[in-house]
Amino acid sequence: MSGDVHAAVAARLQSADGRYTSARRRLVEVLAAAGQPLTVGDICRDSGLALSSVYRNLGVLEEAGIVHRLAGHDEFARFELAEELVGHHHHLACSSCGAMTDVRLPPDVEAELDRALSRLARKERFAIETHRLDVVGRCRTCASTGG
Amino acid sequence: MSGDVHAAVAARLQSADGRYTSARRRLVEVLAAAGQPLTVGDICRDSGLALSSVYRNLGVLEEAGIVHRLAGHDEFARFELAEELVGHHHHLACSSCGAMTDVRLPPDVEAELDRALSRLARKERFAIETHRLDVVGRCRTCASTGG
DNA sequence: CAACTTATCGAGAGTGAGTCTCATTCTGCA
DNA sequence: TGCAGAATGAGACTCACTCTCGATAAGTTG
Repeated sequence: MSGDVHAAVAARLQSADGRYTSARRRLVEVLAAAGQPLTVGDICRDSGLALSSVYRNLGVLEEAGIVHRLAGHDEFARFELAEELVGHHHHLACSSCGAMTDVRLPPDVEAELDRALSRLARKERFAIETHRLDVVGRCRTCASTGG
Repeated sequence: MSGDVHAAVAARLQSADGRYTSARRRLVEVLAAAGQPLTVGDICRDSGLALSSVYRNLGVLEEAGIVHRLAGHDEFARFELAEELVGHHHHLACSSCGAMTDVRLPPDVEAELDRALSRLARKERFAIETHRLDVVGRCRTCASTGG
């Protein structure tokens, strides 16, 4: 993976008064290698870290704006690198197995959506931070196996 | 509230082999009156039903496609009437207090979004069922109080 | 209406994802 | 090398949510 991400993470952690320890580096590597949101179970397995360390460090990284927690379609929370690091994107969320895949909208559609949401928010006096767009359905695997 | 919703719910429940009992009717009334997704705590308080009954009947109603469970920004699941009953809409989700408010996109924006998502999904061989769009930010109250 | 059948109700026990504790280990510094 | 403060991880704990099961209500049949 690119060293840029590690540098950016180190900088963010430093300004958040945290160390870029080997455990945290491992988490970032696992998340970056996956390229899609992972459950804590996935992260534990891939990183070899203790459950409590995974949760604690994901919390630290989330606090520092490095990872992002998202509620999927199943009972498990999923984690991914923040959009500041990997760019704005959305997800295909399988309603059968819960898997999530990153996707990006064409820039013109994204721009029009942004404009429409800004108008809505202004009317409701709502201070937009970001938006989440999930496409819910059945992933390639589940659709073909009927799982 | 409109009797149409009750009739539609009764029909759906019947074809799902369930009764439209007073407890279930109360749940539908509470959800319809709220006009926004509610937590189980809210629903318990407003309906006066036992916790276990609320969960069980929300499960029955969800199975029958009458209510929809959604994972919010906080630790609580939230429930609302299905879009078939109240129409397609999205949410303003407060990242501070977790509250959610219903909003609707202009039809032309919604249509363009649909087209873009269909194209994406076709490319990924993903079978779209619906999409979820949440606008994340701070609600009027939290923005003004700094809560 | 009584007896029977089947579904629903709800108090309380149980489950498990996620959090917290704390003794140990690591890191940075002088 | 010694010290101070932070990080680690095994395990206890929390609590939203689910399950169990005896009690109760709603149909149904004669």
